[in-house]
Amino acid sequence: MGEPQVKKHDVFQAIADPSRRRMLKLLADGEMPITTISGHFPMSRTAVSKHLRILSEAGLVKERKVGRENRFRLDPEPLSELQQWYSYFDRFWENKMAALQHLVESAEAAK
Amino acid sequence: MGEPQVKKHDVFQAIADPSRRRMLKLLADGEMPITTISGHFPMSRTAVSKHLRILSEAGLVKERKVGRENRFRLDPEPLSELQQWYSYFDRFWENKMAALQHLVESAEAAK
DNA sequence: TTGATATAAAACCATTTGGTTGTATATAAT
DNA sequence: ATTATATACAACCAAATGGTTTTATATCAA
Repeated sequence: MGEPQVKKHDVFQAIADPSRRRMLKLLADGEMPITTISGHFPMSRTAVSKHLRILSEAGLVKERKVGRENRFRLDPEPLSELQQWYSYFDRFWENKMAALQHLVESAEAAK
Repeated sequence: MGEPQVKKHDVFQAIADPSRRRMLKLLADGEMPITTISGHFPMSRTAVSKHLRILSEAGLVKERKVGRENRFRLDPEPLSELQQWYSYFDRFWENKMAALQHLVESAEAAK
């Protein structure tokens, strides 16, 4: 077993920023270098790089050096922590069927 | 139609803080005044009050004056925005069945 | 009425956050 | 070899965050 992996930034804090949420959705389209990502945001490449660092520390993106590029790709796995926390409040929905209904509807809305 | 309701704090930012996440779980047990809530946290009552203000602005808690007390209760509804955002990444799980499996497991874990 | 209780509100503070610009370095293209 | 590209890194900055203490106000209890 490795180190306990103390994350400086957790997933909740990582997705608190709207720019970072947009970056994750953008990266859902596939791996891309910082310059490409940067083209989608009204801020400096350095600022984008800092956001990606935070996402990386939360385990939500992985990086890979290719030539002079640094390519990023999404790793959605840590988002399951979100799902798990959220599920604590499931009992506040009418019943299981309503919860599933809700899930399906939101899945549709996200298409 | 009323005002567009510009929220100063959104649900993502509200749950970014671990103390606020604990407060929401605590309030899942039912309505309670600030003093009671405050008893569960190693910080001043004023600090707790500020956190509750942020949760209130995000629509996650409702307050009600009863005598000299100010009682807070959970309103989980805005959490559905979380669920909706999360669902965008559903396609990264193997398939729908795996997603449901995952949902059920996390629901179990939260019991 | 005199305290005690529950809370709000204001002022203050250190640290973090989200951004900038400027400089340096490695790689690729001509 | 020279130039252009992709990025990292450091220094800086204003505003937001998460906390404190102090002061004030309303309500309940004796």
